[in-house]
Amino acid sequence: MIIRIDDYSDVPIYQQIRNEIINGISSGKLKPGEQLPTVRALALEIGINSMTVSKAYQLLKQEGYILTDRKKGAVIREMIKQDGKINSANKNELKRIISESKLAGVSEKDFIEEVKLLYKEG
Amino acid sequence: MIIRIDDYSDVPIYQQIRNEIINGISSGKLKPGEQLPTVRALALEIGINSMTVSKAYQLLKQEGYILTDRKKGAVIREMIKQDGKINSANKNELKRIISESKLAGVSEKDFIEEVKLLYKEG
Amino acid sequence: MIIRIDDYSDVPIYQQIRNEIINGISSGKLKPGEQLPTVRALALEIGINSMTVSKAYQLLKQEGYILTDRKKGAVIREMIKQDGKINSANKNELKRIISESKLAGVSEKDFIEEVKLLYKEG
Amino acid sequence: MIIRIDDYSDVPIYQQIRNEIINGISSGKLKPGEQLPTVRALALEIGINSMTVSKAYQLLKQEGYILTDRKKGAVIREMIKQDGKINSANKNELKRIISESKLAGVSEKDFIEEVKLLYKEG
DNA sequence: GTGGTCTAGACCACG
DNA sequence: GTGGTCTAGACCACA
Repeated sequence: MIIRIDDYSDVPIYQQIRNEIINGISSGKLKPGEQLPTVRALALEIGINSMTVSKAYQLLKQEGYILTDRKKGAVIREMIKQDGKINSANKNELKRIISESKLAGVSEKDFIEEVKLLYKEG
Repeated sequence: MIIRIDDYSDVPIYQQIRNEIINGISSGKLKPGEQLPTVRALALEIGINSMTVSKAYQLLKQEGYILTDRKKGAVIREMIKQDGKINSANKNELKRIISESKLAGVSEKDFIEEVKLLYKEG
Repeated sequence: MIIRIDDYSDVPIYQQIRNEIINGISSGKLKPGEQLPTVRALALEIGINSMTVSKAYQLLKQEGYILTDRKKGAVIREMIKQDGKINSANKNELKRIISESKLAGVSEKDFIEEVKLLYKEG
Repeated sequence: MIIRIDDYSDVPIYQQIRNEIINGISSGKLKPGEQLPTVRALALEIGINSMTVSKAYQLLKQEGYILTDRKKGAVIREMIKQDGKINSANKNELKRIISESKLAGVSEKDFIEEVKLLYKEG
């Protein structure tokens, strides 16, 4: 699993790491129980400060995606909390994206096509 | 058209204003040719500095959603540029939202229902 | 000679009027000695304040393009001052335009083609 | 790379900064990947408020000329978007400049010479 | 009246 | 250290 960081993105690096890992889990590239690289290893690999990786892991832990085990380090959680709902922050974002897309002339049909594609991919 | 600001959001105020206005246009609450409140009036109404409103208007202008007229102030553009595509930043966001939603146990069907709802609403 | 005004342009209206008239002279649509509409008539035609038209005429007079005659009103000057040089403000602008065009990948050849075209047109 | 500001110009300071930097890139004085001075440093150097420099940098960023890196500050973009066309605002300006130059007695040949010179210089 | 620009100073998140 | 955001108040050109 390779994590790609865009130094020039407006999204903070620790969030980018978080997003990539969530995407990895969602797409099946990272499996429940699987170990994540250590903070230090990942920091070295990406070439960033380990504080930043640590921040990403803490966020993922707090959100319930991973567990930190004294022996194994960080591992993907077996049972991720599922309530079957789109969380409210994401719903707001989705609303914004749809508003903008509508104004850009994207049809509902095309938008749904894109959603289906992304659901398959990851 | 009421613009609501969340003081505790980490989204900058000028972005929130921008988003609300885009949402208003998309949902039909703001019609092409319609006048927006003046910079000063809106600033007073929301209780923020007028520079912040001005920043929002300039962003909207630059993005092609509104025009500024020396007499009438800011007005919604009649023809908003449409390329029929979801812009790439939004596509990335959508990808992230779908990954997170999948992990939260949201089915593709439910997600699409939500999209359809938002497409109708706004 | 029709003068078109863009209410939404960043260029002040009085400047737009000035530019249109200069363009008219340059392209031959307005001939030396020809009378311009009165301030009031033009203001009415365009649908703007006559102060604005007056400002445009004053500018044109000051720049040596027109003369104001008590009887005939404003007329295009027979002999417009010619020093055969690009004035320094325009040279600066041209420099900026060329810098931007170069970065946009416009070849020198294409740029010169455009110049030739504009020289023919107006 | 020295940035010169004309306090008496009617061109806003942030635009002057933008223009100087674009000119620097176009002429090769600023190379892709090169770091720009920090917002604060440049503000201090020119003797203006840092908000003004920030505004210039944000404009350049939005126009695709630079990127901002959290560590390195602002850097010149490696790949600047090229569509090979003179943008329409610049085309209008060019038209105006040519009209005025024609009336000032500048021959097409001389104008093109100037263009060639500017193309070489910067 | 309008928007646009600028200042001086503050606070913040990020890394 | 960096850029990003925001404020309170000022001045300006335009119409």
